[in-house]
Amino acid sequence: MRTSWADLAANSAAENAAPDSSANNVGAGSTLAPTRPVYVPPHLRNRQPSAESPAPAYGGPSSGTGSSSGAGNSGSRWAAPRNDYRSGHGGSGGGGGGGRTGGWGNRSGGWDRGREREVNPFGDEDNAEEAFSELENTGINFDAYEDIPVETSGENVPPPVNTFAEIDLGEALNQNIRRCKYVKPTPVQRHAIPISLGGRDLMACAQTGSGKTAAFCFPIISGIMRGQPVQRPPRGVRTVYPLALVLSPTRELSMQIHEEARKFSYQTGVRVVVAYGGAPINQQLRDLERGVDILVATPGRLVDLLERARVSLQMIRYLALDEADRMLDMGFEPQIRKIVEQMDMPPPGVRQTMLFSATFPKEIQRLASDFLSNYIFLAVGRVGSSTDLIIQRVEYVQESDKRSHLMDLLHAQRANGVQGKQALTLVFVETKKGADSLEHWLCLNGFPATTIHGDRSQQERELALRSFKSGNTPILVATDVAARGLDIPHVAHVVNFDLPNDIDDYVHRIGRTGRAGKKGLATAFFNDNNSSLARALADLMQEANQEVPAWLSRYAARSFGGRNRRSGGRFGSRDFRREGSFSRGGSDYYNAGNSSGGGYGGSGGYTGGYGPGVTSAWD
DNA sequence: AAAAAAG
Repeated sequence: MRTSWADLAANSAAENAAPDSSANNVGAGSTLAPTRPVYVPPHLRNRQPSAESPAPAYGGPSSGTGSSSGAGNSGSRWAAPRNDYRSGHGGSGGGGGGGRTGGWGNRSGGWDRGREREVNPFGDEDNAEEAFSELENTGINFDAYEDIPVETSGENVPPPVNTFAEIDLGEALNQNIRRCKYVKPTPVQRHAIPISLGGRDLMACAQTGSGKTAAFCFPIISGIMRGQPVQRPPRGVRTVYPLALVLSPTRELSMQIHEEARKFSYQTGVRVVVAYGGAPINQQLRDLERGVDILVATPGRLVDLLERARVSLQMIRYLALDEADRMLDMGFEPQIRKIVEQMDMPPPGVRQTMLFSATFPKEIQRLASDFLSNYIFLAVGRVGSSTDLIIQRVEYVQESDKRSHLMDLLHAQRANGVQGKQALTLVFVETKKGADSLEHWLCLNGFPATTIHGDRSQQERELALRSFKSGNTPILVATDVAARGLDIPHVAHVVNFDLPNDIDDYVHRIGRTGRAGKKGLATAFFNDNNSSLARALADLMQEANQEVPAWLSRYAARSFGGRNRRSGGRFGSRDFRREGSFSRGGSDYYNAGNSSGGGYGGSGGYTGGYGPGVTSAWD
């Protein structure tokens, strides 16, 4: 065992010494010098390496299940032809930077040393987390998944699957699915996974909490495992060539995705590395050097790594954008375009691209279509009903009364709380300064609070989140940095102390509660400053079968709508490609009569109702 | 206008 790995290391060093120009000589299938490193496909990396037949032995007989859990004994099924992400490879427009596609076929630099130290991601949970996860995995209402409305559009949409078993993900991945206690796929998984496995690009609208992380991770991991080994051009000694890139808009969300992806890829040999700002780059560089198949990153740090030439996107086969609408809004778009279009990433059609978000305004869809090729649009309603799970309230509160009003809520909540403990309450404010000052004031008044926002150090941010999750500090005051994607179990109450200007942000914020099948409460403080949101808010609540205060309806009637008209619909915005050709204006193609465009509500919707919001335990 | 993301 050791000898082979020692060889790999030695060969790797040899490769590093090779002149750059050698890249031109390693066409697909050409024989390489015997001293070059042997590529070990990810799914074989946990086995005892055998001296012969390094690469193509997919799912070979269970010769080496030497390490604990049988990675890859699914036998001949793995010999099936993979879904080739670039069928026209030789002449297909060249990968990214141009001209360097020569070596895509075979073998690679081996960076497989050190893999034996893989930490069991299922073993190192927080204790608090563990206690909860028991509860977590019981009360799932699977029946609620049966009639989730789903809409797909695009050419030749692969049919959905009903079980994980009928998807050929491979034994190692299946085992991780069991470890995660996933029993059956969520709706977004049922649809998205076959689409991705079929090699298709995807734009998916699905609520966080609907299992979308797994929906894009499973096909990526599986695809990397079954994929042909690739040649990593020896461009620079320390440059790494990930095969998949997952981008997310906040550091904490990247961390969360990384943690999940690590679980899914445990003992598959597929390596996941995370890179984000605010943390020392050195550890991240070391992680990268140990090898990376899937890179999870925030845009800023990734650009840094690209500019230092520590990462190349040349070999990217899979690109996933989480919270894609956020990634493409005004603040982020240039950075994303730089990464996706101006570095060395293969173009659409060569790589496979997946975009996920709970909200997808059609202007953003238009931007996003630049990144996609012949994609499938998927809209999945939420599980169950927000009527059941998230109760939304709006209260008219003057600016000057907000603090005392919040205090009243917190007092009442504490009185009702179990064992006198304060239920987890997430308070959203507009500004970072406002967050600090509200936190300070809450603490002064006997409510243990902490805060998370972009002016805090990364260490402080992570501490705040942990402290909140553990219940140590049951009140978290946050800016929109915490609005999206974060899975914080057991948030009982989301308070919109300051309402956002954009209804989509409201949707994301309240989605932090009512998760994992638990009930949630969302309270908003509304006053004249928020009048531009009145219409959208009233519509949204109406569609979710929430009680809309009469005063809010009056505001809504008076308001001029503005940018918040929600023309595109809410959850699972409609595919903008169809909108153009069929129905313009407000009336919608999928659902005549739901003219306010909402997918949010209970009655309209694609196949009889965009199941109003709910969540699964699987995110 | 604010927030996020590089240092």
